[in-house]
Amino acid sequence: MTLTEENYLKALFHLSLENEEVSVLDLSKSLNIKMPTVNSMVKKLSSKELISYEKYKPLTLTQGGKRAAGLIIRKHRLVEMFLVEHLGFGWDEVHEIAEQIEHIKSQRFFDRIDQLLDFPKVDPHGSPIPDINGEVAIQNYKKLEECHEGQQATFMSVGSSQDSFLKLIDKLNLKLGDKIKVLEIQDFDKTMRVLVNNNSEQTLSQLGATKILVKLNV
Amino acid sequence: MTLTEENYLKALFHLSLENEEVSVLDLSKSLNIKMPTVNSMVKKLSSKELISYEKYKPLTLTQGGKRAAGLIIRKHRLVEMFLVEHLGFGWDEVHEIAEQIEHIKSQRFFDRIDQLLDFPKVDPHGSPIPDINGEVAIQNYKKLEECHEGQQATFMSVGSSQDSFLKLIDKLNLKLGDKIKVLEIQDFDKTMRVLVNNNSEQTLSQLGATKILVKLNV
DNA sequence: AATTTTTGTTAGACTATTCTAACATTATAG
DNA sequence: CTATAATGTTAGAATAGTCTAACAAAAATT
Ligand SMILES: [Mn+2]
Ligand SMILES: [Mn+2]
Ligand SMILES: [Mn+2]
Ligand SMILES: [Mn+2]
Repeated sequence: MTLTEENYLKALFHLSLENEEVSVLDLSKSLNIKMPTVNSMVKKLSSKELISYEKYKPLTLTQGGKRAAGLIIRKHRLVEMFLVEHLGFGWDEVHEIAEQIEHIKSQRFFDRIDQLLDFPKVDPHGSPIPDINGEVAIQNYKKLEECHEGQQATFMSVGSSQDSFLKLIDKLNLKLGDKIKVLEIQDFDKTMRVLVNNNSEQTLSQLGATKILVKLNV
Repeated sequence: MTLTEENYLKALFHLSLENEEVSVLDLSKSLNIKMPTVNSMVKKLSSKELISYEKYKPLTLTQGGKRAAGLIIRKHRLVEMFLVEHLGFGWDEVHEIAEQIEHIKSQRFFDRIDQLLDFPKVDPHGSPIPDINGEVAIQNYKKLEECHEGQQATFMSVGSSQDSFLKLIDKLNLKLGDKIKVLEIQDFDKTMRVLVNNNSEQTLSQLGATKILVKLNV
């Protein structure tokens, strides 16, 4: 499989998680590639039985396509983790590099990284690292936005890897695993005042709170 | 610059070190790409002022081409070193992976690896790592083959990265930095009996001794 | 139900990299 | 110094991946 094909599969995989149905237009937008190009690549991947394609119908990955995509995402996330843990990169700097290294052809290379990291289950953004069969564990975290005043939760994952969002989280001194207690929610604009790890008070916009994924503490 | 262009420059660089003059045929053989293809790529790189090209004349790198090639080789060798030192690869396993990773677009990535390795000067095969300007230090080591009976030398570099050769060196338990004393050279076939680090005796064929590069001990 | 908008497809073209076949030049060997 | 061999070049075609322009189908609006 070529780097290009791999990127199409990965994009379709991600879109399929976010949306009920995925169109050629969706894929086109997500890859920043014009529709006719996507159309022909989809046909090609369909002929390789990685994508199920019927004219004018939504796109889906075949079993094989899902597995292939999962394995690429596995490599991507292992690399991101490695870049943060061993090369000292910030979590806002690793995506672009991982986007390239995920295409390296060497099973062994990724196995070693996995081993060096002691077989991590999540990447630096809290996203699950698919297993050796490309299988992705389903996380069902809650958006912090959905929490009520007084509730306590643990910060498990980010809902966006946008640079500006990650940098904001850094600035608020929030880290995965932190305990977040909702102190107050403004009626007017849903702005949240929260207590982090029982010691630092922070304010979050509603949009920000949407992208902070948490597990409620019992 | 594309991966393909980078590989052409690198190949020409290496050939230029080994031979007085480099022909289109040499480059073609070394890249395993047919001559007409090489011919057109050479023209393209010439138009980018990376290669000096005149019809029917030997090929040379321009100043810029040399620098570009040096920088790619720098990345290649840093990666090889990293793979050996931090991911536990054998020196016979790293070339293929480095061949891919050398094309990753991220200055910072290679800077971090350089730092993590504490700015190494040589790769796992004893070859010099070009500096940040692509400048390669010239090593002038002697072939062990040229040493006389009784001489002592230090194993500095290998003259071949062929898998079978590297594996042989491993089997003989020879490592870069080892002290080698020439005990005896057979008149008949130039086979060498040597003493390694004053404790293990080994036998080397003439061909083998040609590929072991050493610095004479005074 | 007819019209408009959105989405999808086809056709044709372009660049990058590669190839084979044919021809040209240079080098080598009588 | 010619004939042959080796090397180099040109021409033309193929594949992968991309694009624009034009047309077609499906969905959304009157
Ligand atoms: Mn990422
Ligand atoms: Mn990618
Ligand atoms: Mn190498
Ligand atoms: Mn390479």
